[in-house]
Amino acid sequence: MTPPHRGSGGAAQGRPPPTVDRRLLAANPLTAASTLLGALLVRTGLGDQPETIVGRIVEVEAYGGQEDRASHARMGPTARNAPMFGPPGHAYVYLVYGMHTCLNVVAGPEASASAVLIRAVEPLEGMAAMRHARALSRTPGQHVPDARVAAGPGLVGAAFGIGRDLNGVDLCRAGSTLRLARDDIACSPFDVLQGPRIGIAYAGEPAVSLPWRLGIAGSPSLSKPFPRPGDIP
DNA sequence: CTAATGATGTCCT
DNA sequence: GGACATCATTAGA
Repeated sequence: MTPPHRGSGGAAQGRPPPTVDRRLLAANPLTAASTLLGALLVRTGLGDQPETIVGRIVEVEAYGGQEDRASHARMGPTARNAPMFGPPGHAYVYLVYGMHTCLNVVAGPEASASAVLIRAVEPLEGMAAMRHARALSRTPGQHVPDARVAAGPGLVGAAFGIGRDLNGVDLCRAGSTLRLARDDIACSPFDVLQGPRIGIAYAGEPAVSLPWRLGIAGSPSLSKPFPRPGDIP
C-alpha cells in the first residue's frame, strides 16, 4: 500500500540535483521515454516568484521521426518542429489548441527528429509558485488538489511557467532555468504502465495502437487512467 | 458518472 | 480554411 512515489527523505532539498546524461536520451524514443519516467523537472528563474519548482515526471509519450504518422516531424523539418531535428536533451515547446504549451524532450541521435512529450508531473516542491504560474496562464484550477496541478501536458506547461521563450533550451545543462535532474535517492522502484498515445486518432494505424504512452503505476498525478489489459475493445 | 462544447492561436494545405 | 499531442465548464442520465 506504500505509494511508489516520494520515498524516504526529501531528496530535492539542498544542493541542486545532478543533471540527466544526454547520452541516455540519444537512444530510440521509447527508451528515452523510459529514462525520463521518474526523473525530476526543475524550474528556476520565474520572474516574480523566488521559489524553485520541482516535480517528478510520472507520465510521458514517445514520438518518432518522419516515419511516425503521429509525430510533429512527420512532414519533415518546418519552422515549428525545428528543435526536434536538433541534438537530444533540448526542449521542444509548442502551442496546442491555441492556448496550452506542451513540453517535449528531444530524443534519439541528432536529426532523428524523435521526442518525448512530458504528459504529467507530480509536484514535489514549490506548490505556491506552481499555482501562481497556472493563474498567470489563465488555467485557474483553484480547487484542484496539489497532486493534480500538473496532471496533463498543458498543465505541465502552465504550472512550470513554460512559454515559447523556452523552446530549444538545453534541459541537460545545470544552469538552465528549465532542466532535468536525476532522482536516484528519493525514487523508489516503480511499476510502469503502458498504453496507446492520447489524442492522435488522426494518425491511423499503426501509430494509434503503439503502446508508447508510459506512466508510473499508482501515481495520483496521471493525466488519465491507463486502459487495463481486459478493457473494452 | 459521461458527453458535449467553447476558448483560442498557429501551422500547414 | 481546417485541424490541432488540451482544459474547464456545463448539460444530461
